[in-house]
Amino acid sequence: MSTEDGAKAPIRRRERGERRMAQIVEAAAVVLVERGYENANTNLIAAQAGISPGSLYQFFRNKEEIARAVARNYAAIFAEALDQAFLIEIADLPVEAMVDRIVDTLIAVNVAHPALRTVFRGWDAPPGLAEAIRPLQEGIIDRVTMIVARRLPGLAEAERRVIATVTIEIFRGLVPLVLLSDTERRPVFTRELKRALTSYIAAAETDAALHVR
Amino acid sequence: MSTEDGAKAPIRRRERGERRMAQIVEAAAVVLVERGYENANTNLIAAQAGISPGSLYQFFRNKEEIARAVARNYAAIFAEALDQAFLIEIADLPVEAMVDRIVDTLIAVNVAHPALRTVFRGWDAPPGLAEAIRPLQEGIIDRVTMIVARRLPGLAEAERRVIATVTIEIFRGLVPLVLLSDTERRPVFTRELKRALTSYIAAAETDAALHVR
DNA sequence: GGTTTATGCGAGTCATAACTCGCAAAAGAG
DNA sequence: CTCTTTTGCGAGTTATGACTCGCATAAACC
Repeated sequence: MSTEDGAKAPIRRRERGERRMAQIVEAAAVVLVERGYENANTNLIAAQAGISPGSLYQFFRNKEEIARAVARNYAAIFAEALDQAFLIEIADLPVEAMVDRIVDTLIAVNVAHPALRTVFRGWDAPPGLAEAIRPLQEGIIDRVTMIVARRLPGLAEAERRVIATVTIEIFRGLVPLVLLSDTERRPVFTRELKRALTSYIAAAETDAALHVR
Repeated sequence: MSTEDGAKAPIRRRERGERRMAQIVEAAAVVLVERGYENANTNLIAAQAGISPGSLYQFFRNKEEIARAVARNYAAIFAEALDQAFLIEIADLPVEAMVDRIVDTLIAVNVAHPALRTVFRGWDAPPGLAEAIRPLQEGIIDRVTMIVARRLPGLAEAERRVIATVTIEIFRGLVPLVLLSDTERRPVFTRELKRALTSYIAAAETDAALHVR
């Protein structure tokens, strides 16, 4: 809401400006990712974008708003990847195949956009920013919960969410291992990531089947 | 080494001083954990310790050295917990019992010292500090690798380390879930944490048994 | 007691970095 | 070709916060 339009002057002509904003966001992402929010300074961002420090403030009210734009940008990229990974019919595949497809898709985005990880993890949060990410995370939990629901109809909703949450956290915990490893180790860790997810889900499913009987 | 004795003036009388240093470290931990390194200021640390800003520098050369002392302090606490959790004979227990004991011990320390998590995870690293933690992490990998070796003698060393690393990362990924949940959900997440570890280790073991034949 | 050394203070210094301001150039709109 | 509005600049302002300095007190050692 506060980011879409200024208070007094609605700023009309936006054609070149939009491009500049994109250019700034891109530059800011580079600087923010490699230095973190607190250690990144606006002069550096301006330099990276090839413009003057003053020009930054033509488009963004302050440093935090720049960071928010970066986060929003990557949130969009990631959301698209999620749409691709979580098609509904995927829940009907056997566990191995399902895990395979989802993991491959999500790893691919992270490889294509290395900044993704840093933006959503190791970032010292400009106070209101962590909460701007929250809805995205909730969305992921919802999707996974729906898949769990489809596979284990007998389970209580609360239990489903627990299983979904744990699955996601296993993934998030192991992703850095995959991304930070060199090209020869990467397939090994990817395989182990899949094994971890598969075995956990399988265990949860057999356990649930036993209890419901 | 550099922290034990100053360069020129070896500072003799240490009785009251040692207590002050401990007091400062304790105060610094509080401030650093709740604000992060960059957002914590030395005046606040001094205030929290109930002393003057100038007095900080009687004992520590700069802000980073204070942070290092905090990290060293918690590293010691954690190392002790590791000694307790990883007794050698634990490798001979069945998987469930082993996971049970290790997880319970480690969760207990983290509950007793909530700052532990923050110090080792969500912390914007004063540049040289991340590497000061590294040896501790290597130590953990070594211990787990040894257990894996005991349980799966037929496996190559490289494979063992991979399995150990993944196991640890699963743990680290799920610990926040346990620690940040309220008292009623905590046992649920603890159970799931154990399930995740148990199923992964079991899967790795059966898989290894098949391949080695 | 007298001397020395660690401890304690807090106002002041200094560097850093977010942000402003006045002014110039360029891009529509008429 | 004017007039308006957006874009662009970069030196200057200002707040913040790490760290110093000169000076007081308290504890050891003689």
